[in-house]
Amino acid sequence: MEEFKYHYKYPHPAVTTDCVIFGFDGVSIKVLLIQRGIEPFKGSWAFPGGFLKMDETADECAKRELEEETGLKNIPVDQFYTFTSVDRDPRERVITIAYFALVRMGEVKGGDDASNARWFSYDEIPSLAFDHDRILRKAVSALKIRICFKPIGFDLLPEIFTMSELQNLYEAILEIKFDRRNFYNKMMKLGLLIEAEKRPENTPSRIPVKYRFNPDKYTELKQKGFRLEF
Amino acid sequence: MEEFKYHYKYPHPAVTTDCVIFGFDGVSIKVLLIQRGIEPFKGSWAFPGGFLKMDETADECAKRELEEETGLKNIPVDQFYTFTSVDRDPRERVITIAYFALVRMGEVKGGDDASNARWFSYDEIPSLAFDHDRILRKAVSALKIRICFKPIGFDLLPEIFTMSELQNLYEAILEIKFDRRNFYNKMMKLGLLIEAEKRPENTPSRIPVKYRFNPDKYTELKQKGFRLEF
DNA sequence: ACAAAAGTGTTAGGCCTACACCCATGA
DNA sequence: TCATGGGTGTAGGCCTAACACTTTTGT
Repeated sequence: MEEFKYHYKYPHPAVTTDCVIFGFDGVSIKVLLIQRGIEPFKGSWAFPGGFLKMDETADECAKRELEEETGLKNIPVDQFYTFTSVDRDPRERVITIAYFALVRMGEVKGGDDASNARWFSYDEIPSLAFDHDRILRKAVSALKIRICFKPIGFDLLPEIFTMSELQNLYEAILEIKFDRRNFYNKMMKLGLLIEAEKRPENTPSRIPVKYRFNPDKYTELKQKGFRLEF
Repeated sequence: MEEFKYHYKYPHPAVTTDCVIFGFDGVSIKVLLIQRGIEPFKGSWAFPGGFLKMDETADECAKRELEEETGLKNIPVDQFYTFTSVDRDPRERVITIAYFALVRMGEVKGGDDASNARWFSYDEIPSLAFDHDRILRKAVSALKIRICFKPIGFDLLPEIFTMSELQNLYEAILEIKFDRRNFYNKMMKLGLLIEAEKRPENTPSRIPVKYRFNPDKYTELKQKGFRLEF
């Protein structure tokens, strides 16, 4: 009994954070999962996450767990929902504060603690531990809402990208198709994109224009928000 | 020590829910606060809320506390954020899952347990207990987002209302002014409103037209969502 | 008389959508 | 040579925003 050294007058649930990490490979959206090494659900895939410490906020916890389990540092995380079903963990009552994060896939080094981390696209995702299927569904819809209010390309795309890649990103997230020309016009109107390289005089038209984000404008719009209609 | 009969291997925070209740009196948005009868912050105003029980979800907890402290039954509640600052409660580590709810002010009977519940408009709100100021600010911004995606009048207005009241509601929530004629056109285009009463032949133009919501359309739009640009 | 509330319609500009052709390349 | 990817512009419709006058009533 010595082991159970934290005592309370009323029962307390355990509290965890979990973080749904989205990436983009130029074609489709990916989610980073960790294969669990311990019970419960040993061997199942799950989101990185873990127990809240008494001296850290949930944001700090989410970032710490993210780094510990995937090696990703300094990634901004967005809280989107807290899951509280009574039986979501077989060990004891656990509620989890769920976050999502957007990362450039290149930034995940395969080498870390996270030899057991892997990117999955939506249609490959296995059955997940706990209620993580439900968490994923809610994360996906939070991401859809988010994309309509704030630019997200900078967080998911490489520094230099083509208009097609940007369009693929939006199409992958929102699961709808756009007219190529209209998408181009809409994006250019935002004033967010800069042509990344002078194209040589006789660049063949087959080679796409490369863009980068205007960082000032990007930051401004990210703070102020905008409204994209789709 | 017998009193502290819940034992855990690792420390657990306490978990509460709090509920920001919005109302509307035809002119401005109001928030329902409870005057605390016990320490800490005894005498201060705060949102209704309380500790999560081990056999209930956070949604159930929020509704239960809402009923216990204000008498409001069967009010849908919307989770919008979980607050986890380390020192937000002086007693012990407490995290709170925050909700908001929309109610018709008439439905709050003054008589209940809640003789110490009172409506405040934004500019009357006193300094609140805990970090409830911060919770309020976030609730207000969650409400602003919500109003752009789902109709909310039905939850806040009496059954029968005038176009001015509806406009006042939107203006109060979004804190901006609309052109009366444009607002009218926009609302009528949604197909959500029904004229509530046949106006007699010679109704003087000074008496406003009364509307009610088309409940089918209202439910449809609430589920499907829409996009209102302001 | 005057202020305040309510009813009502038009116009111009901007945004969205739909849509087609040309060029270059790789198969 | 054919399919594919990429660059580019326009016309119509819809929505938005700006805007004024009349009626009635309460003070």
